[in-house]
Amino acid sequence: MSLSTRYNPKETENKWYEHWMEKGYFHSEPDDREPFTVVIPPPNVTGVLHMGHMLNNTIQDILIRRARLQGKNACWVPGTDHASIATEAKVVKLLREKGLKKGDIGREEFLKHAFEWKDKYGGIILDQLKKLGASCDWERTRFTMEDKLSEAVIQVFVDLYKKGRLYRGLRMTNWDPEAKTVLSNEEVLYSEENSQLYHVRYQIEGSEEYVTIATTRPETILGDTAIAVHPDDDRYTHLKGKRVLVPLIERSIPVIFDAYVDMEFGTGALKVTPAHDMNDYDIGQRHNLETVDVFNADGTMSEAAGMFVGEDRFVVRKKISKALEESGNLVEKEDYRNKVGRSERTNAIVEPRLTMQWFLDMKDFAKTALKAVKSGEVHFYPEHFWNMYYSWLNEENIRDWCISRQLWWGQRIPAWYHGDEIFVAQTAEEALAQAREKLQNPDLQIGDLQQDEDVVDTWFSSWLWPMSVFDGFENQEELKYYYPTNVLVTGWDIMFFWVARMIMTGYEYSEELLGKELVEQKGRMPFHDVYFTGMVRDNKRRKMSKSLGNSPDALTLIDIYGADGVRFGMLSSASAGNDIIFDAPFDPETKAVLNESKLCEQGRNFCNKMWNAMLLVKGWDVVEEAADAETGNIQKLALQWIENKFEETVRQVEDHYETYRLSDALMTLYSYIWDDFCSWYLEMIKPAQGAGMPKEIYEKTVSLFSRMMTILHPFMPFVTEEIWHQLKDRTQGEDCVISAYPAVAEFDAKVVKLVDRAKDVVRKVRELRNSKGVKNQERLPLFAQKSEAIDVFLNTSGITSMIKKMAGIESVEVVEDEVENTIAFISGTDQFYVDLKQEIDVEAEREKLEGELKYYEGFVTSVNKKLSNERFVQNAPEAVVEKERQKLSDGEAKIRMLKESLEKLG
RNA sequence: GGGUGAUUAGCUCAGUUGGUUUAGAGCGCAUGCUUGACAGGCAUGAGGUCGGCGGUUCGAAUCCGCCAUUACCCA
Repeated sequence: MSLSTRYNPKETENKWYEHWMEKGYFHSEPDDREPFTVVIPPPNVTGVLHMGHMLNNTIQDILIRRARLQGKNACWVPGTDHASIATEAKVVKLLREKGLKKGDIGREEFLKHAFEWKDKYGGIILDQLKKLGASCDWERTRFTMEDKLSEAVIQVFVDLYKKGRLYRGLRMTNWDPEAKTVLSNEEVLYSEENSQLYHVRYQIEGSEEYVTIATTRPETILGDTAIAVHPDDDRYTHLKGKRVLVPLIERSIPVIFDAYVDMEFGTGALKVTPAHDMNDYDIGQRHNLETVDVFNADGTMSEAAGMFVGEDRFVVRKKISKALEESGNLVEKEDYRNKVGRSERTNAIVEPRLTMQWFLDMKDFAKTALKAVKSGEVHFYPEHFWNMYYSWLNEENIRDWCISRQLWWGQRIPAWYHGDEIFVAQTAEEALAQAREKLQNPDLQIGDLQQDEDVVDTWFSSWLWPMSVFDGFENQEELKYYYPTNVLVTGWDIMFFWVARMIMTGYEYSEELLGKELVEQKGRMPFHDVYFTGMVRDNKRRKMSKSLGNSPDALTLIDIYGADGVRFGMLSSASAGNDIIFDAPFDPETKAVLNESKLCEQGRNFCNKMWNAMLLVKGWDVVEEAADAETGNIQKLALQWIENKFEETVRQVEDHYETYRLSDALMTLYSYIWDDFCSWYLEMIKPAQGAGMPKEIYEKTVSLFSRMMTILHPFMPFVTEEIWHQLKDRTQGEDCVISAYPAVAEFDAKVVKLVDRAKDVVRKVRELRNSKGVKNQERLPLFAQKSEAIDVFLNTSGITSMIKKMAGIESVEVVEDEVENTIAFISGTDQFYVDLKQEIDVEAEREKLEGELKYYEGFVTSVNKKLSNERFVQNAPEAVVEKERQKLSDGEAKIRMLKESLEKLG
């Protein structure tokens, strides 16, 4: 069967993924082996695969596949989260298209629709991950809204309430008028936007005098309950005890004095609307101001506004501006830029609103979470993310977490109300029992209690993820084995939403669930390491997102370059924590992003390179002995070299993994395979036309090739599996995905150096050939200046033959003196002359030699400067000084050789 | 306004506690190759006073300070 010279990912990827699945390689059950556990950052059910997912999941897959190859019990738990707001918004929209309204169909019916929607679309992203090659244990796929995980959420809610860490309170919250729910601080995104600053005058009661204030939100004037000025502001001291009239509605409100006011801003007078501004609310609290809420939940004006009732806040802004103008109270209107907060999910402008919500007291949790990282029990990669983490969790900045959401899609808050009494319990029955006892009323019925209408924030379920995916709150059988997980791979943008909070629950519950003895032995942390990935950005450094349309389509990229190619492309530019500028080009005319990538192309080409190397090896006829001794010697030398170099590479790759330098690990393998193995090793051992390959060399080459595939497998799983099988017949179940990962071993650095030295001679000859236009086919005589070292070097078995073969040399001769009409070159500290079989351009040669001489003279001068410095010789480590001495003598030797050559040129 | 990172070749990035011959890779570029695996290839090469200024040190791309540019986080 003849194979194509092009590697075809489409033919292999599905085949191998199915094979792996059939064999159940990705499934994990607790056993005697050391576990290696990773839980996926659950993507949104509403999501489709994007570049961020690709990066993040490729990294997880690399870590998990390597662990599997190392013989650990690798378990990667996949799943999705229910994404309250985003999903509810989608479902509401879908229903609207069907002519249905959420409010009309009721909670239960709505949830039925939502689950239907989730069943239909919620798994798309997981299927896409399979295309990428993700080796998740799909039998373990979890969903944050499934029954068991929801039970855990309720259990934790009840527990925290009992512990006194949850409370309900009336607070200023971020309100999303579109989703009609409260948002946590983290769900509000602030950005500078163009707006206008309205200067409005308020008449002082009982006088013709006015006070002018500046506001960006004139519609809130209707909710003003005071005007505030700074106590030290001389301009306003005369207003003490005075009142002013709110324009249009003529409400009389007091002038108050509060140091919060910025005297420099505007006129130094501030309108106070406690119901609609966080700071105003605080001022209101201090001065016992009335709170007038002029908005409805959907952002329209409420009855309390007294004007424009039922009209949208932004329509009203325009109308009120006009009304103010007409009444002569609009002093000025200027263009202005200010920070506007928008809902992360709906993009609606967030309205500060006073609402009754559930909060989690974060003080102790934050301390625990800080300690976990500070103590090193949880390790961040890269470490500098500690700063960001600290700034959020430290005592001054930490805020209580608002966990209730005015939605239906989520776990309903297990709190039942009877008048002012609150009963928190796992079930309605338990709540009823509590109520009967507390109220001393045995006749009380469930119907007499009112369950909280709200659900908890989605993150209130995901913070349990590392425990709940193993059903840890129900029984601890699996948790005992898999907890703590090894590493969490996630973007730094959800460090607060998720990472910190998982650490909190990890420390809060691991001991309760697993017992003191076990956690003291294994640790309380949910994961040992956190690998923060960067954001994937476009070439203008904008975060890639669907809304910007600047992200190439992930699946299309896989289609074009193959999953391995894309994995290579993603990773080769991804050092830990740094953002990735993904090089997808834009169409200059349409400005649309193109599904192209040079980096992925490089990955695809790499697959092709390996594929062709495999074809070459497979194509050799295997014979007992090499055709001639010279060839045999080169092959033995080459094999020794490449095997030792392999061990060196394994060592380097291992070091890179230790510190999560995955792209370095990949590049190390890339250059080993492409440069060392393909460009040098295969060329060195390649038999002459028609000659066969000795059995020993052949088998060792295939064995090495196989090991290369294993060590590369975590990065590029499909092509490595395919080549692994193409290389030789394998027994049933002998697959690359579960082969033995090369262990770090000793290697002979001398052999590696020896061949590297010969390679340098070859390269120098090639360079001369190239610059003088000598054809490759032309076989040239080479001479080496006699020295003890050169004799040893050239007499080493295989070296001379290798130089001859690789550089197109017909003979190598050791000489005492320079040979006429040759060009000299230096390799290391050895002098060579090559006969290019052409007249030498003496002038050009002299120029070149003089250039080199100048370089080495400069070099020697700088080394000399160091060595003649007493303090250097005294203070620097002996090894460093010794190295400098070596540099000096090498440099001097080169200068000598160059000078001799110049003299001979005449 | 407070903080964190980045600034190294035309582009995208490495450079692992300061010392591996006065800086590496990939892409791009240039020159030459219809080389019995591969043009998605081979060989060779040209590109950098490591953002600027000052400091610490025997020695700085690497540590410190200031400045500039840029991205992000928090208000």
